[in-house]
Amino acid sequence: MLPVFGNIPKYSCIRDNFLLHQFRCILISVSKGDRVLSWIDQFPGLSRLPEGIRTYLLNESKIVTVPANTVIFGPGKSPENLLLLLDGTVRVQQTSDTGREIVLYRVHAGESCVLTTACLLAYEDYSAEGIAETETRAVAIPRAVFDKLVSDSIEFRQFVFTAYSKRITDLFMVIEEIAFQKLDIRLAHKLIELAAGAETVSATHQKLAVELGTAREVISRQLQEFQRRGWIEQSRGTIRLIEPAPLVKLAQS
Amino acid sequence: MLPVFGNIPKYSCIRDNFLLHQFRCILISVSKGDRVLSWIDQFPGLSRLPEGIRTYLLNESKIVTVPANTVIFGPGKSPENLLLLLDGTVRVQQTSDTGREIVLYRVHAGESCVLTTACLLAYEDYSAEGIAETETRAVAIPRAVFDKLVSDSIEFRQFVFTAYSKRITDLFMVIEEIAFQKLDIRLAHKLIELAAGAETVSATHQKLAVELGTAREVISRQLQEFQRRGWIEQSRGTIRLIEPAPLVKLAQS
DNA sequence: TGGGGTTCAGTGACGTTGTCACCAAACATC
DNA sequence: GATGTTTGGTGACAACGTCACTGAACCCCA
Repeated sequence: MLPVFGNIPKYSCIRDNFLLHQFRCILISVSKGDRVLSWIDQFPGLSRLPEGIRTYLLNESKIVTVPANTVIFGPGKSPENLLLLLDGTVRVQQTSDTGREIVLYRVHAGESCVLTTACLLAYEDYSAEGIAETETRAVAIPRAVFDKLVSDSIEFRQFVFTAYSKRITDLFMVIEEIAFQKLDIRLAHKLIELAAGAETVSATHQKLAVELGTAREVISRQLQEFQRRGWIEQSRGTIRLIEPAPLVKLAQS
Repeated sequence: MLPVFGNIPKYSCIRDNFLLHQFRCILISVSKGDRVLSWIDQFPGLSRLPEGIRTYLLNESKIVTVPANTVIFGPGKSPENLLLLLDGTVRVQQTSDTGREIVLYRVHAGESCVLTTACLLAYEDYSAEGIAETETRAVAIPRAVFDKLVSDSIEFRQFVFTAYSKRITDLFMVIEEIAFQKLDIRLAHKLIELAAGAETVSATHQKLAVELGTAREVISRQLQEFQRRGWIEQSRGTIRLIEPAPLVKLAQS
């Protein structure tokens, strides 16, 4: 957590039952050469901002923290700020009329919720919603500041459009996967991804179903098949990958 | 077609076997009040550009025409220009490794291929490709001009981000449809859309399958069911909607 | 004008995925 | 330990995807 001096103003918040603490961003006096170190250095795309822009951005943005499971934006809750994540992850997902859900993409630390800027500068409502998966710390850039930065800095424009590019590519991949990939491959892929090198994955079958936009029963059946082959072991809420190799192989095919 | 004076320079082109005719954009001397009429007025989002920006845009952009079935951009063929469509439509679709295809969205006259700007300013390759469905006339805005316009004009920024918003919303809808909607509903919807008020749809079963990201046989079976119910009549390459009402009802459910 | 190639559509069998109704085990709470 | 909730298991069936194959409609050109 960055050091904060003085009183911490509390604002009303994203969802009525959550408190969003907003801190005015404060420069930390750690010099690196002739430059001040700040959160900006956590974003490679922003590191080359000229000094004036850099200062403007630092002065006009705030650092916010939200608790886990906060709905950051969603239908009827269009975001007022562009968020750059410092810690935590945001899950962006969509819910259908019938109640089924699918995860579209995740925003990790060092990335931006840039797709929201589209509706931030335009007026359309998102049908998707963004949820903080863990306690999340982020830089909030107000609409007007974002607009000015896009106007004034070619580096910032590059940053924004590069982020767009990545997200849109992600969406294309999601479409390709749900339309064309077989479920066993997608599930193997997701297990490897969620394990992130570790041996166990903490997730219920229902959660995995939402990740892949399918039904719980389908996940249960497929995991039983993996178990029957001796690749995984299951217990309530967790899956142990005891033979990752064939899973990896399946995920790549 | 806009009047063009002098010689028409021919450039090398988008695909080696197609010629892309590029015309320097020429102001048409039709005054409307104290303002010059031009293609800009076909784009509501651009109509409020200030005079200087307007002139810059007119001078620095070109009007291009491409024949039907031209691949405008695709894997390994990143676009050098932002295209604003004056006539025709561009189909953006994606092909999987296994050869199956799906239509992601269409760009119509009066709209822009704005998602390409993401990779235009960034460096990533699109896995999707854009194909002119009919002979297509468009305004081409070079990368550098696009960047300058985004920098200089808040109206242009609004235009760009609004277009982004629409496209991304489209993508979300595509994801929701493939993941959650039943095929009969999607097919009914697509038939109504392609008919556009007319009685007949000219499309092979294969084309419809690509529209919905499914297999031809599935379309054939479903159309047979519609036919059995007396809603449509089929002949090679065309479908007659003889009872649109129940199709519309199905599409809305 | 009629052969020959190509495109388009129809069919049946089968595997995979989605849906529904229901049950049982594991866990949380008091 | 009784109770309610969450999580996972099961079987039947419907919907969709895949494959191999067939025949009809169309095009072209000698």
